[in-house]
Amino acid sequence: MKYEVMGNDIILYQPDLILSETLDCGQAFRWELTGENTYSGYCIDTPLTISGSDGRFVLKDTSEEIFLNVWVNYFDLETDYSEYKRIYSSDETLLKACDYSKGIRLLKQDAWEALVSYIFSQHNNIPRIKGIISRLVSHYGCFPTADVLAKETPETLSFLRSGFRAKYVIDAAQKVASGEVDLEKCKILQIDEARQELMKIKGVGPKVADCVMLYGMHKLEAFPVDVWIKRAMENYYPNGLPECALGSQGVAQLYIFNYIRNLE
DNA sequence: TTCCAGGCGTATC
DNA sequence: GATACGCATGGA
Repeated sequence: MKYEVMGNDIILYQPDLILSETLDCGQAFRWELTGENTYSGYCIDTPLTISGSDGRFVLKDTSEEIFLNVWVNYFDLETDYSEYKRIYSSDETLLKACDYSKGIRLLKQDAWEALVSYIFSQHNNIPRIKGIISRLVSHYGCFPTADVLAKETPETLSFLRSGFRAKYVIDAAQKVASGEVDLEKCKILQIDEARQELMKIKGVGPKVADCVMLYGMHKLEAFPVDVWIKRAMENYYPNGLPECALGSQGVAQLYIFNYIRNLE
């Protein structure tokens, strides 16, 4: 990882990153395009404006400490994504998908934030998911903790206009706040056990559970199957994923998802 | 207007 | 265990 401090900014050199592909591909819902090659957003409550292209990026008004403690992890900067692309190149479809989106990285989001976000994602579209989360954060002035949301009711959350999903988020908050569902434990558990634990929450099924494990816990074996991936599997991989994707299905899923979603 | 959206709970068989 | 169906809301 190569970077330098320049005043209040961090200059990051990262060949395997394209901001639009990584921040606007449906894995995170808190980033907005605020200028040319510029995105502003949050990791929980830490704000950032990042801009750049062609391997050189500026992280505005941050510190080296925050960069090292938050953003290196969030952007998974210690991982060499060219290695994933090299491994996947033995499969024809994955090769095309990686070639189509050379700058995708798997973000390491907060588990609780991912849980809330993906509960809101069900039977919903990305602009609306972003709107709901934006109203959530601006209402509380921060991303609300499980303790805070556990005290709400569907009526008090009506300002979110999140429809039937409000009661699911409240159930998630109550179970996390009480310890009935332990997100920290899920991070350590084997994937099948963690999935069972997460699915104790109303409104969390296999798809949302796998999204939480992939995007919020960086479990690379997680493989969220939505309508797009289901279609891709039927078309390209009727006999299952190729050998080269085993062990990092979640990363492969990102490339495939972005590829097929933009084909039509 | 009608259709659909990164699913899931519930009822029914 | 498999298979329909409803669900709140808003954008296209």
